[in-house]
Amino acid sequence: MATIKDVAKLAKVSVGTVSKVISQDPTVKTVLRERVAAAIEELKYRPNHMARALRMNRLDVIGLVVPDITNPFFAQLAKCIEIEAAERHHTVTLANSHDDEETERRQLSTLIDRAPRGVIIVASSDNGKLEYSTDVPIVSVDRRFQNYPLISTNHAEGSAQLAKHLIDLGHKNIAYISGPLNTRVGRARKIGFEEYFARELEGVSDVSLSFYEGHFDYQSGEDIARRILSEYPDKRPTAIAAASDQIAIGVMRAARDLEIAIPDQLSVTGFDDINLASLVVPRLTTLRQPIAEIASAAVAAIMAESLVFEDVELRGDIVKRGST
Amino acid sequence: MATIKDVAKLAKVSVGTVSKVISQDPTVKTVLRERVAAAIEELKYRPNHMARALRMNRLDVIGLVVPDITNPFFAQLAKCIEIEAAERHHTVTLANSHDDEETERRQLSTLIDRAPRGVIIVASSDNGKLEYSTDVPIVSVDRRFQNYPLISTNHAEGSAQLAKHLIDLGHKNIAYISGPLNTRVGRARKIGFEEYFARELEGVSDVSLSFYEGHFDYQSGEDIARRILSEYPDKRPTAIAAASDQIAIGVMRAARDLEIAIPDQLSVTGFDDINLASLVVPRLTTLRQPIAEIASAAVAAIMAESLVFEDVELRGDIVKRGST
DNA sequence: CTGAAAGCGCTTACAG
DNA sequence: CTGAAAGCGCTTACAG
Repeated sequence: MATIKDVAKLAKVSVGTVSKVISQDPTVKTVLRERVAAAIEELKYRPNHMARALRMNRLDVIGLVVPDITNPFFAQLAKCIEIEAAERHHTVTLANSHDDEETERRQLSTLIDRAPRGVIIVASSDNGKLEYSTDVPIVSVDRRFQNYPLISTNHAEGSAQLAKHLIDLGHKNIAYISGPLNTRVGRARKIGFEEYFARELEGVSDVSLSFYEGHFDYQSGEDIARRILSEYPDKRPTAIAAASDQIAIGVMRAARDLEIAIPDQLSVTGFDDINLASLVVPRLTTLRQPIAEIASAAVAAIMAESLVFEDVELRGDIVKRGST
Repeated sequence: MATIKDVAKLAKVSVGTVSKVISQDPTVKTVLRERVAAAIEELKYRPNHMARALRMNRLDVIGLVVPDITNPFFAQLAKCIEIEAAERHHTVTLANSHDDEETERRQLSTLIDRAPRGVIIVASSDNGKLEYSTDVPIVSVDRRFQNYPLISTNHAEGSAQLAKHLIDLGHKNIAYISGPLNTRVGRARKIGFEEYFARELEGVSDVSLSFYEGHFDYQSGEDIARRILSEYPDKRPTAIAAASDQIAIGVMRAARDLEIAIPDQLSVTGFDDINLASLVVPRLTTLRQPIAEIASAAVAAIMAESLVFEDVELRGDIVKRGST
């Protein structure tokens, strides 16, 4: 493998000059620049990233830690981040925290030890902690890590869009299955839904609302829906809003088992717009999280040299499909 | 950040000695070892990976390139590889080729430039090429890249298991929807299926078999199944074996639209056992690819210093569920 | 068994 | 505008 020295020798310049033409330093005269470029070409020279990283104390890598890459939402996020990173000639290192605080802490340390340009993290819980201070920029996405800046969808506003949709459809008896209420996301989505009614209907209305707490997975959607739908057959809700697509898909399974037709007898909404949402029958009405924008904002935040960013909330859009 | 020099000074030894205790060199006397350990602890010293990488010309990173991390099979694979890598104190760098040869080539070069310990690649097509030679170990997984060693499921044998299952169930009229036959995987799965019949039934039987070529996605499963199921209503197949779960799920959608009951009027099988396979109604009978084993073998192959591995084929297991 | 020193391949003040 | 040189933080022959 050719080194910068070989290039310098061939181009009859110093290594400093070669380094400068590589980093596009404009003070290099055109003659030299061209000689160097030719030498690089001839030797098929490729800079050594480790040497540069050692010198600059910064690798062109973005660390990404997610609870579980197998979750379609995070996979989509990882893909978008990788694309953004590649545009800036950065590479992404992936770590899964498996929703475990201890693992998350370890993964984060491991990544930071590698002196990445920055790390993007989707927290696995609300009380993760980094064990030591660092100057590598950290931004949280979707779920806040510690007190690092957060880039996320405006969950409350998204829920409100869904609530409005259900009201516009004329539903009077609506159940909401939330995510875990000890998570910020779980709370934000629920509150947005709840407050829409408080605000728009000012309490004086014939709409009845009931709330159930679950986890963000298929199983709890199925279990809770089965309970809701079979308990009071006479005054069963005509719409169930779920705090995630996975919950919503669980709800749809329960409805199918109980032979309740969607959307005729029951409307269902989700949240996220994972791929599966449009593969299920009927296709799921949901709130699309602006993943590409989130990824883009996260990478930009890390690349900006400023270490102080504000939180950013991005607006999601409702996608109306067959389930409502 | 403390460096090895600080540790050496505090422990009153040379940096060489510190380096040796870190790398567990047994020639260091216990007294010194303990003094060094104490100093490391006190200073909260963490080795600089870049410096080490520069010196050793090898970073403790495994590169992974997949066509699309959003594909549940690859996400699962990435997760398993990450776990295996972490056990060996390695980190994984993810790249998506987006099923594009040019992007794949670029991603691979980028990864290799970073001097990883090795790279694991799921080829996006059968004719990818690496533009220059390298001494970083490369192993292909699932779909072979160039002529690098391949670790994969024994597709043909897996297909045979599925074929046997269908025969055991008494099906006499079976359709097989293959993946693209210009891919090795597509061919291997189809041939395994086909040959099971040739071998077991020796041609003398009343089983009729028909083949259709598709892509490994939902859409082609749905389209082809619709054609198969509506063309000859009188002698329509009683079983459709699909070359992937995604195809199979497309088939199930088509069947539902045509009001053909699964499994009563039609049995369906897939291949892969992605998460979705057990979330669909009815749950899909399929062949589970041994992903964890594949990941483990791939990482082991890279870590083994030997640059010559053989291909390895791992056996998958049939998972019988409600769709048959 | 331990230490002094060279060197991995870069970048960046500094001098000219 | 260009070059010579120091130094980033390690590892590893080599001498003792």
